[in-house]
Amino acid sequence: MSRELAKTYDPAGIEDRLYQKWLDKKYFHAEVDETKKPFTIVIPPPNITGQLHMGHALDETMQDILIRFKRMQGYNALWQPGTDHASIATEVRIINKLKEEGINKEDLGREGFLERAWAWKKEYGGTIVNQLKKLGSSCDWDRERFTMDEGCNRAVKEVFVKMYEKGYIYKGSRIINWCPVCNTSISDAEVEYEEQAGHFWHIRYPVLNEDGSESGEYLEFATTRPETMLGDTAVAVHPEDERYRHLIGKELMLPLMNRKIPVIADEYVDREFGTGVVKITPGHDPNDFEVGKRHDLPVINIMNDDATINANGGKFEGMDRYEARKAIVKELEEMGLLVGIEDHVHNVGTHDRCGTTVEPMVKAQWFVRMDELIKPAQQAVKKGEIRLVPESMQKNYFNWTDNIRDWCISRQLWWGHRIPAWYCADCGETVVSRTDPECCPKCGSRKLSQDPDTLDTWFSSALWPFSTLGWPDDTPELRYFYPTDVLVTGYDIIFFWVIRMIFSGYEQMGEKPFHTVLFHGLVRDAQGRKMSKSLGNGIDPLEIIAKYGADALRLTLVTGNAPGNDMRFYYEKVEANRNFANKIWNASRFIMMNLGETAPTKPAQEELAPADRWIISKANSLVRDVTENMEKYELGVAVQKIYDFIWDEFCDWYIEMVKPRLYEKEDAASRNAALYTLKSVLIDALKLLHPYMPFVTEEIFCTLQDEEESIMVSSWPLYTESKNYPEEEHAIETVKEAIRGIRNARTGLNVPPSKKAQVFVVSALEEKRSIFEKNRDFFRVLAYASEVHIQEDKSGIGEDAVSVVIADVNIYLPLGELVDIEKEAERLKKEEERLLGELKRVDGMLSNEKFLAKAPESKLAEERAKKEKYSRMLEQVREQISHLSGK
RNA sequence: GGGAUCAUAGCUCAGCUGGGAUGAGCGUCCGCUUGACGUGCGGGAGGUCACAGGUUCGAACCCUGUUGGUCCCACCA
Repeated sequence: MSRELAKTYDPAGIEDRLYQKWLDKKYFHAEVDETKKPFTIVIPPPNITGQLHMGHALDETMQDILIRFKRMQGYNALWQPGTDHASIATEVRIINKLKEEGINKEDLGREGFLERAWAWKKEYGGTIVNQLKKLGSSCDWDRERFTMDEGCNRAVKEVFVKMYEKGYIYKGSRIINWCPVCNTSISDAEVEYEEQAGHFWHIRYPVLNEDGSESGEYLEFATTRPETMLGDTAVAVHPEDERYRHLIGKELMLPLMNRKIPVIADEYVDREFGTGVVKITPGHDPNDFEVGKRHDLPVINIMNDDATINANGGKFEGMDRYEARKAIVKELEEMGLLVGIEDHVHNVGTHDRCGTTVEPMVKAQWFVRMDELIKPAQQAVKKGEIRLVPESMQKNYFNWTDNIRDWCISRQLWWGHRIPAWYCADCGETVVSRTDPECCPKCGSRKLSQDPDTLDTWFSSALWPFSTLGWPDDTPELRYFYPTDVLVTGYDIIFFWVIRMIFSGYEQMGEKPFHTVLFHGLVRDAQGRKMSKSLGNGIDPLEIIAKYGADALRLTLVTGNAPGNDMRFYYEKVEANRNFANKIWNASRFIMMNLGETAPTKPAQEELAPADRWIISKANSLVRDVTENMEKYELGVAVQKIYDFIWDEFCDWYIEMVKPRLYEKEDAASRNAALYTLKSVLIDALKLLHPYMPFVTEEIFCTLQDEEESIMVSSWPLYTESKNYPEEEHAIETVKEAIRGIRNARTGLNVPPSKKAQVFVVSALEEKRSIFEKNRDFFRVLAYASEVHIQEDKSGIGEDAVSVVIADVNIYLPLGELVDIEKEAERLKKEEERLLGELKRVDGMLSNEKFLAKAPESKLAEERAKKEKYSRMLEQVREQISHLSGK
C-alpha cells in the first residue's frame, strides 16, 4: 500500500467516500447481542420540514461523539435515528403550498389533504436525513423511524387508550389557548409571552337598583382588552374591600349588551391594583374562567374560531377582535362610560409557530391529567436516577414539574395521529378503542363518527425512546437497548419533550427512558444574536462543511463551550480547526514519508530513547484524562487536551526531537524505535480524536497502517501503568525548559536560527547535567546550536560570558553582548519574591491539618517536592544576586 | 413579581466540586526559505479574574451585598 498524502488536507471527496464506506461496511448498524453491553442514544427527531441548521449540527455532533466513543470502547452502540411529523409545522407548510396553487385545505377534504401531505413527506422528508449524513452522523439508518409510521401509530393508540382507561386522559370543556390563524388549540408550552405596548382602558358600568333602574352609582375598572366585555358575566371585588362591600350581590348593567351581571366577591382580586375591581369574562380569560367556576357564572363565547365576533356579540358580530375593540371603545366613550385611557406595557401570549396573539377560549378538548403522572418524573431527577448535565438545569426542570397543569393534547389539524375516539350519534356514547369500532357498544348503533382532531406532535415524541425500539410489541431490541443511555438536546425543549419522555417512560415502561440528559445551548451568530430566518443571520452548516469540512465544523461546535451554555459561531474558529486538521494531516504525511514501505518493528525497551518514553508517557496520561473527561461528558475539555497534545507535544516537540534520528540512518535500531513510537503514538492520538473528527482520522489511519480496516471500529486506547515513565517525563521537561531558555535568549539578543551559535548549558546540578548530556542532540536541533557544551556552574554568573538565567539553569551564550546588569538584578529580585510567595503558600498547605488529613498522598508528595524545589531555587537565586551585587 | 445564570487577556470563551492566572482560538507586535505543514515555526506584549465586604493558612472558585447583562417562569385585570 502506498503511503502518500496530498500536501494539504482537502476534505472534499474524502468525506463522502468514507461515509459511503462506513455505510457499506454496516459499521453503524447494531444488532442485539447479549454478550456485549449496549449503549443507546435516541436522536431528537428533526422535523421533516426541517433544513439542517447549526442547532442540529451541534446536537448531532455531540451525539455522534458519544456514540463513536462508546462504540470504540467496545459497547454495542446504537444511535437510533428518525424524523418527526411535526404536525403543525408541516400542515402550515402544506397549506401554504396549496395556497400557491389556489387551493384551500377544505376544498381537498381530509382524505385529499392527507394524500398531499404524504406526498410532500415522501418528497422532502428525506432532506434533513441526507443533511445529517454530511456531518458524519453514525446513526443506524437501517432502523430509521418516523413518528407517524405504523409502529409509532400503534404506540400512540396504545398509550392513548391505556391512559384513557386509567382516567389519565379525559375530554373536557376548559379554557385553552386558541390560535386564530392556525385554527387550532395549542398547549401552554407553545405559548410565548411577548411584551407589547398597549393601553389600559378605564371603563365604568352603571350599578342598578333592585328594581333594575340605574342607581346613578358606577363601578370603575381598567382593562387591556375592552372587546371581551361582550362576554362579561360578572364584575368582581375583594370580599373585604370596604369601598365596595355594599355593592356585593347587586347587579350592574353591562353596556352595549344590555345584560344584567352581578357584582361578586372573590379573593382573586387584588385590592391594591387599580381600582380594585375586575370585570369577569370566563369565556376569554383563564383566571376569569376559574373565578367563574367558583361562582357558577355562565360562560359566554363571543368569538368565532378566526377571532371575529360571533352572534353572542350582538351588533358587533362579524367584526375582527381588534376592529370590535375600536368600535366598542368609541361607543363607550359616546355613552360617557369611558373614564380614560392610559399607556400600558403588558405580556401578550403569542403562538410560538406563527406569532399570532393567542385567544383564550373555552372549548371541548382532550387533556392529559398530570398530577399523578408527574410524580415519578419529579422523583427520578430528585433522587438522581436521571442526571441532568449541567446540574443547574434541575432548577428549570423542577420549576416546570412543580407547577404543571393538565396538558391539552387535541389539535384541530389533519396532519397527525387522529384521536382514537368515536361518538355515537344515537346515544352519545364516547368509544375509545385501539381498533376502529363497527358499532356502539352501548346501543349497537352503527352511526359512529371519529373525533376529527389529531394529537399534539409531542404526544408521539414523548414515546420516542421506546416506540422506536418496537413498543408496544415486546421486541428483543426493547429488552436489550431500553432504557437508553444519554439524551442530548437543547435546554429549550425541556418542557416540550424531556419531561414528557420521562413521565411517559415511567408510565408505559415502568422505567426511566435514559439515565442522563446532556444539554447544550444555542448557537448564536458572532454578535451573540439568535440565528433566525427573519434576521437572515443564519449560517448554513452545509456551506461550512463544503468549505472547511465536517471535521472542522464539528470541532468548532464542541470546543470552548461548557454544557448548557450558548455559544457564538465564528468563521475564525472554523478556520483554526480546519488548520488543525491540516496540521495532523501533515504530521502524518511526514511520518509516512519516513516510514517508507516497511513497517517498524516493536523495539525492545532499552531501544527506546528518553524522548520516546516521554511522548509515550504523555500519550498515556492523555488517554486517561481524555477518557475521564468524556465519561463525564466534558467533551470540550477532552478535545482541548487532544488538540494541545497533538499540536504542541507531538508536532512541535516530539517530531522535531526525532528528526536527527530519522535522517542519520546509521543507527537502525534507534531509527526504528523512533518510527515505531511516532506511528503508535499517532495512532493513539488519532483514535482519541476520531469521535470528534471522524473523517481526517479515518483517512490517515487507513493510509498509515494495513492491519485494521477502519479506525471507527478499532479499539479505544487504554491507560496502561507500564507506559508511565515519570523519570523521562521529568528529564524531557527539563530539557524543554532549557531549550526554551536558549530560544528566549536568542530572541532577546536578536540571533536568528540561521545563525548557529555555540551554546553553553550550565547547571550547578549534577542530575541536570547528566540529563542534558544524554539529550544533547536536542539542543543542537531545537536551540539551533552549532556546538553544545554542558558545564558545571561553579560561579553562579560567568566571568566573560553573557548570561541569561532561566529557572535554575544558566545558559551562556558567548556572543559578545552583555546583558544589562541592572535589569538582571531586578529580574532576580522579582524571582526571589515569587519564590518566597510560593514557599509561603506551600508551607501554608503543609502546615494545615485539614489539608494534611484530606489530601491524597500523591498531592502531598507533589507539594513536598515543590517545597524542596523552591527552596533550592531560592538559594540559587540569592547566590546569583550576591554575585551580581559583587560586580 | 419569582427564579436561574453570567461578569477572567483587545474580542469570543475554557478553567475539572478553594491550593501556582494553568489557559485556548482569533487579533496584535518582533523574528524566521529549520528538508511535514506559511492552513507553518520561534519569541513577546496584554489580566488587581465586575465592585464591596466576609469565611479560610490560602478565594476567580464558598457566603453576603452592590452594579451591569442574558434567559426562564408567572394571571396582576
